Amino acid sequence: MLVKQNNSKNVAEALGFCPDLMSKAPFPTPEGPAAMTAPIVRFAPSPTGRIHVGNVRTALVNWLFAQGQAGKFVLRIDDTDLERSTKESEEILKADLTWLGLTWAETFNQSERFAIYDKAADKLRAMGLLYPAYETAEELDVKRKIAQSRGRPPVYDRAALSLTDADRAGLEASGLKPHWRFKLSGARVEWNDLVRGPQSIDTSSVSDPVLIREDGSYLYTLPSVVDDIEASITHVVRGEDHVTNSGAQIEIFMALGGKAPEMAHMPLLVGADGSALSKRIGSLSVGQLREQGIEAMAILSYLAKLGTSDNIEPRSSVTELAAEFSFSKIGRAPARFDEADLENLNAALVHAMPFAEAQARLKDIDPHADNEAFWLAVRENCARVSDAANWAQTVFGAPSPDIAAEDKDFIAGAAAHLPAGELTTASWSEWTNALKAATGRKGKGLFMPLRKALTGMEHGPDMGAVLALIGRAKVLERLG
RNA sequence: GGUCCCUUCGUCUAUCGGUUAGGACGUCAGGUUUUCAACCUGAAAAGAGGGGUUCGACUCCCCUAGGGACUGCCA
Repeated sequence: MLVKQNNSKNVAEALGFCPDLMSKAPFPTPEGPAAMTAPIVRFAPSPTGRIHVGNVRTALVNWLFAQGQAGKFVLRIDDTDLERSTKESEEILKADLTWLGLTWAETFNQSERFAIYDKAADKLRAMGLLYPAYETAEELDVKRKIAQSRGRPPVYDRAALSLTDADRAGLEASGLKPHWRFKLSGARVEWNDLVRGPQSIDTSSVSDPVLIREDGSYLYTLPSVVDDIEASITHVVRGEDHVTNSGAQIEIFMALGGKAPEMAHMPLLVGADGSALSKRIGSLSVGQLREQGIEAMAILSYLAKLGTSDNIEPRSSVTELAAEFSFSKIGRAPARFDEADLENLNAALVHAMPFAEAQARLKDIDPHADNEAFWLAVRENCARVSDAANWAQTVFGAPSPDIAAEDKDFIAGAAAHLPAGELTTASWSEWTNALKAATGRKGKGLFMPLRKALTGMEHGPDMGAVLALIGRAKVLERLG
């Protein structure tokens, strides 16, 4: 059941009602109102740096929800801040999302839509909901500090609201340019949050949000609402750092569009030690994880399950994760992001990874490693795919044999008992049995000198497979 | 300071007043592999503290403590 979309780029229409989206589904669903219609969600990052795990979780949850409900995932680039946004960051961001497999149905940049925001601002002005204020940043700062020191909440005092036309003319004549604030109703804004339940924000305890800067540029608040309306966004899913914003934004939605989308605010991630993840984890970018050899599905599996009632287990596809996703499984407490857990998940994924999935990277590691028998033999000794490089070196390269003095004669004589012909996975036991009969050696004393002579190491993958992979010629070489 | 949210094994969580408080990851032990890893089996491991309400509280209420978010001309 697809919903008709409002594809219009016409502002007047876009800012009006979207009756198709307002209607309820004919039947209630297990998900409740959230699933009343195919959802349209958006992920709206600012291209100011590399995407980190917190962002990825927001993107992922949006993606999973849309996917699971046969909905649509829109990628909106929030680049209204021309100073900080870069095209390069945008490209990297898209590459990261693509690598993760979080594909989008549509994408657009806010920086191309200023004319549309202008119209929305005009509409708000006409409604008397957007007013000019002339305080400088410094003055506002002082006001806030005074309020705080008196134990009062640092809420904007709305002094600008009582300015007369003459006052404003005077202010502007003196060279001041206004910034523009949205006039909050002062009432309580309520919504039923998909993860937090019933919410109520008292807009009288919040400052009227600045929508337009002194230099005429937009803060994210208004463009976000305008675009959500025009893209027919049905669900806004983001971190709980936005709950207070949502109170104000819902009023803007009502002023411009008549109705706000469903809201879902997820608890934020914290570090492994329980502290805010700001700096340390914030610096944990997808790029870094990827370079460390962490699989996209490890990141996705971990972030999709962390903080939910599902067990944290690897999944092999986003589709699987989407099928298991539900807002009702998400807890309300901040969850700890532990890199060690992510690495464990990654190892589990690698241990069971089919050859086809690893093949491309194996090729880059070593041309010989592009070999299914090799991968199957070594994958369980790898925590990351790149670990296969060490084993490729061991098997196909020239490791220095490790032969203890007391084993010299044994190793020198071992070659003579090597089964004839091409070595197979069965050769190892044939060989060792023959050696046992010939030398009387057994147990560790029999196997370990051979392993060390052939691989230079005391541990590693099963020798049956390794022996066959090394091949007759090299085996003889390594035995001296 | 104010507003909002949160608190069960080390970690993620189940429990919607009556359970030996369950599972998963991790940890430890055993098995298996005559290596390591992997795998299998088993074990240890929790209701932040204090008050209520109740026949009975992890569950409901209050206080305290601790943690998180917001309180920007950031997003």
